[in-house]
Amino acid sequence: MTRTKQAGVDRTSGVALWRQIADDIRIAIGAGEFREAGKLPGEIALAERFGVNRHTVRAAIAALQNEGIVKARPGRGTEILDDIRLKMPISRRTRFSSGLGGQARRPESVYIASGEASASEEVAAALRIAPGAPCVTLESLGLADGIPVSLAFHHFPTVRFAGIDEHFRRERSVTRAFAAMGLADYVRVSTDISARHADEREREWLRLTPGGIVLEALAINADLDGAPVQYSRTLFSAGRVSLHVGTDMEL
Amino acid sequence: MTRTKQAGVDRTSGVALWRQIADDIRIAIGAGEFREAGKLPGEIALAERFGVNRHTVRAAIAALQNEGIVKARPGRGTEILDDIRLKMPISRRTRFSSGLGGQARRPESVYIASGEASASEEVAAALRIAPGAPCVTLESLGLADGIPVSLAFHHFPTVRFAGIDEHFRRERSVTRAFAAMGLADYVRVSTDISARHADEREREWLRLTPGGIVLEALAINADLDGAPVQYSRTLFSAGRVSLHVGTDMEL
DNA sequence: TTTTATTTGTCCGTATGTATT
DNA sequence: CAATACATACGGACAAATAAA
Repeated sequence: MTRTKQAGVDRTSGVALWRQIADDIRIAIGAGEFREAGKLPGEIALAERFGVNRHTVRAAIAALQNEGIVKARPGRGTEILDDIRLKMPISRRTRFSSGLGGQARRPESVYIASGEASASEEVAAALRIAPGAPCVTLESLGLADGIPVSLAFHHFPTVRFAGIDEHFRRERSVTRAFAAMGLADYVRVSTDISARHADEREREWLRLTPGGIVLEALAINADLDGAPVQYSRTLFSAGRVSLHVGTDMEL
Repeated sequence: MTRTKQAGVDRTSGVALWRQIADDIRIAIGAGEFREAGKLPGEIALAERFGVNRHTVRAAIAALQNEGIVKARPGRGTEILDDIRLKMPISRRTRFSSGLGGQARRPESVYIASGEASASEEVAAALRIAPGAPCVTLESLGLADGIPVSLAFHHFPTVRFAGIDEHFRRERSVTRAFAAMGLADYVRVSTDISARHADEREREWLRLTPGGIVLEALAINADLDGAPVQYSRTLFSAGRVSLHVGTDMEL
């Protein structure tokens, strides 16, 4: 029998067949293809669909099981577990904790590290300070129900917010750290969104598998006079978060 | 010599080493790591950095060359080509062509297919019509300078926009198709953004390699009375596009 | 111009992992 | 649990192109 090309599997792409198939099935689940049945087709049916051997499909399903997306049991098939993708609002009043609050989950910010640095060109332009001017850096991990969903790198101008990292450590919230320093309110000025593969460090913190995807959001927050107070680079775990941009931008 | 773990390459992940290294280098380029030199370190230096053989690094560089990110030449090293990531604005007045217009590129929309369908739950909720009600579907490809950057699936309520696909074929623009049907203006109501691996069909149209990433934007447009006129699912090639959300939402 | 060092490109062979039959 | 085919990864050797001495 001659081999015919099937369902988009590619043997010379540097990605193992079982991983390509795992990715495909993950997408199909996300598209709701098996929602009615609540479970995947049998291994033999999947093997035919992708034009591969049943062993290869088993490797793919094992990977999905490892990610917590499906659960296979002998005699019962491969059950699709509930999707738990969070919707993170992006608006003038974007805040991490309140953004996830409505979704009946326990949001939490955890301190990772902080320090002092000279502003790079990028940071300086965003904060409207001179390149090389001092800024406070703060790294934090966002969790929902104990599951990591975001990894954030914040920058604040030192001249105005020296010691804000200590406030964050106590308050576990950027909003409350600002409040403790006398800034009662602030607004989101702009957000730049892109997507890419996570690097190793990001995969570790966000508990992603190799090939895992992050949504990268570059955000500028300003006080009510329009002066930039914060520049952040936040990496969201793409499998667990979507970003929602509403254009009715009031409160 | 015993092998030590290096720079985050994982030999049991189903992703070939050369592809992991290509992803790493792509990220490093994006982070500006080699901006000063304008080129990558030599193959031997990279091989040491990742703890692999020189040939493996060569395979990674070949992949990046194929993507148009770098160009290697004997005796000269591996030059990093200019970044060409487009910035797609998301605002109340989001339109494909004008959004890319400011970036000195030739934007173009190409008709792929169209038809008539019954509204799914998702489409019906977005367009505020009854589930199962008829809607016009339209699929189009967005290009910038001939390079595919987006693949879009549009839905319009048939009751109001029957035949809009024919207008799109002539006008090659949703905005102009709306205008031709008497709708002079419309605004973006909401946009939901997520990221995932592209499936095979998407990879073909957007000319992506396996493992390629798309930004998926679910968008609702409405007329000035607030009645939904269009629901779109647009897949942006994540390597070529970032989405920019400004919160100064007027014009 | 010639020489030399550096860097990429190509070839060989071998071992291991992946996928099928 | 084989036998087979192919992709991946390694190691070494040498050729070709380039830049600098």
